[in-house]
Amino acid sequence: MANPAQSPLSLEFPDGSVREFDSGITGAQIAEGISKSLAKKSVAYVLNGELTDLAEPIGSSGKIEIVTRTDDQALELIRHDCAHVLAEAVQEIWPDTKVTIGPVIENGFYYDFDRDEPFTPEDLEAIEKKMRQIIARNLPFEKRVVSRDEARVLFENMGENYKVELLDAIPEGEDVKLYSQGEWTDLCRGPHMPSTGQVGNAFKLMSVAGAYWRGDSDNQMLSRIYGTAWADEKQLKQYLFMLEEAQKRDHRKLGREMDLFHFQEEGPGVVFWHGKGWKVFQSLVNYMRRRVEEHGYEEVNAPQILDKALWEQSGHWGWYRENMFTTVTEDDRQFAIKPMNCPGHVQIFKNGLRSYRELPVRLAEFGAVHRYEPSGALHGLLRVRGFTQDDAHVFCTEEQLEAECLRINDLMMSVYADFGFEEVLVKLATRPEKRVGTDAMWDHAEGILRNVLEKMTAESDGRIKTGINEGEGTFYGPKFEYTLKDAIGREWQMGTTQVDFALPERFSAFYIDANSNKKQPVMVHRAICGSIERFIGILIENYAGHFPLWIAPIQAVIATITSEADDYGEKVAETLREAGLRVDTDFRNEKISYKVREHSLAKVPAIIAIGAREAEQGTVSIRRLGSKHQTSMTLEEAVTSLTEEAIAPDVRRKRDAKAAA
RNA sequence: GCUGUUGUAGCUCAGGGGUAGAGCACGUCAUUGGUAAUGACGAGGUCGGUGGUUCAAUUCCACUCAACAGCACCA
Repeated sequence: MANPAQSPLSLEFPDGSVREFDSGITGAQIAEGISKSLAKKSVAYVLNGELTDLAEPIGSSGKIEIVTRTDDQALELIRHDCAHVLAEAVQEIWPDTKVTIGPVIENGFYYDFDRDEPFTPEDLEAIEKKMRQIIARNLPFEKRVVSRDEARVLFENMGENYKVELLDAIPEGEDVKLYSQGEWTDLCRGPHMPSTGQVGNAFKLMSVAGAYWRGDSDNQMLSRIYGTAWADEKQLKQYLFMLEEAQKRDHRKLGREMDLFHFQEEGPGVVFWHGKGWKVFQSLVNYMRRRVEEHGYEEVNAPQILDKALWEQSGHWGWYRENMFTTVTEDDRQFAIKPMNCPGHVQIFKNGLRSYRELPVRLAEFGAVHRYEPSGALHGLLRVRGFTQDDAHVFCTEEQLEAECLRINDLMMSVYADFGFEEVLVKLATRPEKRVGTDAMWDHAEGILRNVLEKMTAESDGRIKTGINEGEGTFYGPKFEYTLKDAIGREWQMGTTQVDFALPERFSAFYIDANSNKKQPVMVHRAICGSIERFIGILIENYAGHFPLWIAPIQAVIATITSEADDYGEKVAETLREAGLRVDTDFRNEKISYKVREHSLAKVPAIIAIGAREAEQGTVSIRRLGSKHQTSMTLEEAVTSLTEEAIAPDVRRKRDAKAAA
């Protein structure tokens, strides 16, 4: 870039046309050359996939695209520029505040400041006002490439010690770039739009929060301001509306309204399941129990409390002691309440001699585990201290490993589909810093998973997208993390598959191979729901409380219109119960509209209203949740359609397969 | 765990140095009403906990517990 070569540039445009330009020409000049209107709208260009300042000379030949403010790619620039404007606004109001970093994040941006006083909501309003002023000034973003020393002197003089630290972290050989908007200058990698005016007004400061400098809890805590920014008002409104929708789905709120569960002070992070919530829980466990059985697992149950020695042997004591609930008995023996099921399952595997003929051994458990999670991490059902894992451990030979991983993947994808999650992101999490085992072992295990990931993606018909989570594996092995998208586009991490060569070794687990030699099995840890509690929380949010019939705690309420219909109402309820449906009756002396309202708010899937007319004709009037209308049918028809709908998806699948055969 | 905010009836919230108030929910009575709130009356709270200041604390202060948002953590 520093060398304005004389050779002409050959640039290919999105429409496929190729044109020659003199070197040294900038993106802005190219846009100008195409049309005045394009020049006006353009905010940056993309050269060979790299987003670049409009004012930057084109560095090489290749594919070029002029980015206008309304392009998706410009959103990142709007947000990044908005972060700069935010920082300038804050320093204009409070000049003593030090700036640190302000990156773009999903839906917006944030900026971390060092300031003695925390920001208040009123401060946010003042800052936002100032930001709109700065945007109205519409001053150009000007880039300067400077020497390290020059930048260092500049920031030291400004007292911006965080910027000096960031400067020192820029790798040798990389340009040090400064961006200024008027008087205000920041160390920044860029790119930016031509001027602050292009940020527009479709932004909003959302919240203030503490955040550690460089994300390290050993460092000082800074004040972070979060904002959201969009290309136009409409998008902003849409986003704010989505947030409101998400709030309405909050499982903590719905859990209370639907009378599913509660929490109270004496038990931080442990759930009080009410009758209805426990019904959902049981439906889910029963479903998983059937699925696991059909996939060749054996359900077991390992003790809640085990001697510390076992946890030392597994390595958990070393890594996670602070997060374990422990107890010391009268005779000074130390025990731990299990935070995991794996050591228990290894003991079951090890009990007695195992032959290679038995492998793979697949042990499943709905294991209640307890972890002393940091108080700040607790969040409704999504992060608790006592929960039930749909856990399983597969002990197999190395030759069987790949097939077992693929088999697990099949089960996972099928389970997720049964709950309506079609799109799945599978990330491979690789070796973390805190780990056991040799590098060779890790190379081996990661290699196998990479291979498996490729295969299952290929076989998924596009349902599986993949990614890598560097350094996020467990201490005993790499893992897959299954992430699902819910009904309103939020992502949740759910299942995981972990390959483990370390624990079998630590516990000296072995089997007898075909040559009568002792051999160490490989162990695969896997959970599909992850935690039943968490899974239910996610289901509540995903369905917004509108559970499908097969999992709804109360499937129908029989509500009589007048007391004359009570006898018939009782008969209807009996009939439906005999057909296996979970039915409540509401014969209270209340108006039907009152009953409809109440059961609708409680998210009962079907309200069956019964009056004199129905009693006389032997019919029922069904109003489905979410509908404003009702359908009249005979009692027999109602039984048939409701029981059919209430069949769990796996049971229906089996029945249909049988019928087809 | 860290930063910040919050804690008043079952729920949503108002109030404020002189021991509390609304709506909904709850109970009783009347009402038998055809698909999202029938009416009247009534009951319900040592204002998260502990300690301090004060003649007096739910209100002010300190500590503590819990929740919320974010960060850090998540075997």
